Parts: sequence; C-alpha cells; structure tokens
Amino acid sequence: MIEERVKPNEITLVSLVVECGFVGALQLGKQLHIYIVRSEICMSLALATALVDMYGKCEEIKNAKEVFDSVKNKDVMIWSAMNAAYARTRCTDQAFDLFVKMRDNGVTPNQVTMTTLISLCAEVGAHDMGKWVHTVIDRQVIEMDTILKTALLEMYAKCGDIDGASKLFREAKDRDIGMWNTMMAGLGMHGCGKEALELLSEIERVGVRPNDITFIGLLHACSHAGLVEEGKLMFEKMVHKFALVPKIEHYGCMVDLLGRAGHLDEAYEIIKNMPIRANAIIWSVLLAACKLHQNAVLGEIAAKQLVYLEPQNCGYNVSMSNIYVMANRWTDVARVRKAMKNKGMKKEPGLSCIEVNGYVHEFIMGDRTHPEIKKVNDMVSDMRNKLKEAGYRADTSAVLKNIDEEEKETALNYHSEKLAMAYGLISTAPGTPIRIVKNLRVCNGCHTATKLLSKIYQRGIIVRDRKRFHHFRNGTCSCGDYW
DNA sequence: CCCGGCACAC
Repeated sequence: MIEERVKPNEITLVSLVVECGFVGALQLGKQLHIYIVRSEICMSLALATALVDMYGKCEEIKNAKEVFDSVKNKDVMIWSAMNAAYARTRCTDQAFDLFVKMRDNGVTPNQVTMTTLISLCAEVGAHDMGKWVHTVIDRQVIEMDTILKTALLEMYAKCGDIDGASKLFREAKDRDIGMWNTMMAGLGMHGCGKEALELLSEIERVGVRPNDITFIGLLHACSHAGLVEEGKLMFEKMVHKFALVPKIEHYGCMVDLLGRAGHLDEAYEIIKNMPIRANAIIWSVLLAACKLHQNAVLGEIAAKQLVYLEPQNCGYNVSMSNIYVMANRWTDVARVRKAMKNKGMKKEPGLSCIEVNGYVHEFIMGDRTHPEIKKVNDMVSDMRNKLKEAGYRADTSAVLKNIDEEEKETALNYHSEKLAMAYGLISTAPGTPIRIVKNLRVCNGCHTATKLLSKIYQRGIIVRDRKRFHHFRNGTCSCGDYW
C-alpha cells in the first residue's frame, strides 16, 4: 500500500497502526510511523493515539512517550493510551505520575483510564493504591460500567482482599459472565474451592451461561482445594451439560488436579488419551506434580518432553536436573548442568514486590540495590536468628545440590520474599499485615519459615505467588500446606 | 467503519 501512488487516508493509517499493535508488529509499525511523518499527513489525535497504543503494546515506551509528548491538545484517550503503555510494562510509578499530570492538565479521567490503573494495581498487588483509585472513582462520580467493576473486583481478589471482592460482587447488579468468572477464579486463588463451586450452582439458577473460561477457573479452584472428585464432576458437566468442547487448558487443569493430589498415573493417562497433542504447559504441570510427589520415573518423561519442546527454556533443564537429583542420578545431573552452562542459561531470578506507603518496592534474590538494603539485611539476620531459636532448620532441597550446605542456607535466607518481608517488617507499624507479590512459586523452605515468622513477629503475612495466595497467620497457612 | 479499558491457564 505504501509503495502505491494512491495516498492512504488517515482512517486507513489508523487501522493499520492499530493492527500492528494488535499483532505486535513493531517494525511495520515503525515504518508506518516514518511514512506518516514523511508524507506530511496531518498527525491527528486519533493517529497519535493509535501510535502511542501501538508502541505501548510493543513495549516500546520511549517511542510511545515521544509521540505522546509531541501532541499539543491531548484528550482523555491519548492520556489513557499512554497510561496503558506504562501499565503494560508495569511502570507503576510512571503510570500514577501520569495520572496525576493528566488531572493537573484539567483532563477528567473516565472508565477506561480507571480500568487501566486498577488492573495495574491488581497485577502488582498494590492494595492501598487500588483502594485509593476506588475512592477516586467514587469521588469523581465516574460511572462504573461492568468492565470497570470487574477490574475492581479482580484487584481486590488479587490483592488478597477476597471479602472486599465478594462485597463488590454481591452489590453488582450487572454481572456478566466475565464478572462471574473473575469472582470464581478469585475464590479459587484463595483456596475457597467449595465457594467457587457454589457459584456455579448460583449461575445456573440465574440463567447466565457459563463459558470455557468459567470451567478453567472452576477446575483450577478444585485443584487448589484438593477437590478431586468435584473437579472430575465439573469436567463431565462442562462436556455433557453445557456442551463445551474441552480445550488444552481444561486438560491441563485436569492433569494439575490429579497430579497435585498424587494421582500421577491417572494424570498421565489424561495426557495420553486426550485428543489434542500435549504442549509444554501440560508437561510442565505433570512435572511439577512429579516433583511434589517425588516420582522420578514420570518426572523424567515429562522433563524430557519439555527439553525437547523448548530447549531454550532453562527452567525445564533445571527441573530435569532436579529430577535426577531426586533419583540420585549424579552423572545425569552433571550432564544437564554442563549442557546448561554451555548454552549460557540462567535461572529466572526470583522477584518480590511489596507496597509500602504507596510505593511498590521490588526485591530480586540476593539484591543489594535497594536504598535501605543494609537495614533490610540486618532484619534478615534478625529473622534468621529468631527462626533458629524457634527450632527452624533450613530445608535446602529447593536449591541445586552442587553448592555446599552453608551457601544453600544463605541463598534461601536471601530469597526475594524474605527481603521483601524484612523490608515490610521494618517499614510498617507492628501488627500491620504484610502483603507480598512474587513472580515464582513459594519454595518449601520459605513456606515453613514464613509460617513461623508470622507467629514470631505477630503479623499476618499474605503472599501471592505465581499461582495463588498464602495467608500466613500465627504459624499456619491458609493453603494447608497443599499448593 | 474503528484511537483507549475487564474474565481463564502457563
């Protein structure tokens, strides 16, 4: 089109730019941008917004900001698009700064702006900020549409406030299937499987039709609550009562449900008998179950599939090596680790966030860059000593076994959530619950330690890991050690 | 006929 003599009009260009953003075609998007500038087509607000959106979706923040800054009379849409760009890249501070600037410039935020911000709070687990955004919505009398309400509901659920989420859900009069699904998934995430199942009965009564996402949420909820029979029944219901064709995600949930509960052979049967070819996700779910239940035979099958399907993914090689460790096959351990070293692979670093006084602080395992790192490390020492007094012995099995014992214990002491927890303990008032969001799953050692720490420091500690919530209180965890 | 925001899984 660009090469042709006929000049594309603005509408055409907007659509093309939008499409680039949608499929993540950054190079093509950049070419369009250059073409627009060169051909002296008037850069309308619509076109500028489309470009900001495109760059945002491609996570090219610098370019997004350049276009954004070049626009004189910004409307609410372009502000929101820029905000969404920051939100996508999890630039929480920038997103909120921009929001403040937007209001300083006399532009009133609308539902879309607020949805973006709320979703960002949900993503990073910023409960206080999320609540603040909620009050802004109320104060500004921004009309809550279903999407915004759903985003709010999700924020409360993902920030560990399941009661707040339930309250919003109960008060909503315009529940669509998306909102039901959000509520069910939220309950599942908190280990409230029974409550999630009850919602299915309710949805049937009110006559809303569940969809495939509903069942992913429900199966997931069953899985986390150990409701094996109920999960199987759900799968049956989905197929026979609601005539939905199971997708690979549903089979994945079933493998997870069975595997997690220790029915590994049954889980493997599902994989062998399902009409879809297993992907990496399916095998990694099985692998996780094998690790949990110490089944090296099936674990090796799964790990081999993963290394074959995604050779570039170091996590699977790590798992493979751990499987061999479990089976005491040290030559194989050495082989896998050597192969990884040759390919220059590294484990994805653990990362934990904690929100304190409206700021989200990030900690990476072994991190020394936080401005208050010295105080944090002192606190970690204090935690370690108190744990020892309480009779805690570091479980070092989560760390690869070729480092010596002392080093392993140190690595665990500096797992990112311990740093975030230490920061939370020193920077919030006694008794305040500590909320942490981390990118990986909680390891066994940290789980045990956190239970004890909640008792030692008399704090509720709420940890959201890659998959679910753990509410630690007075020496116990809401997951009942089943996760 | 087109500039922006929600729900699932990894």
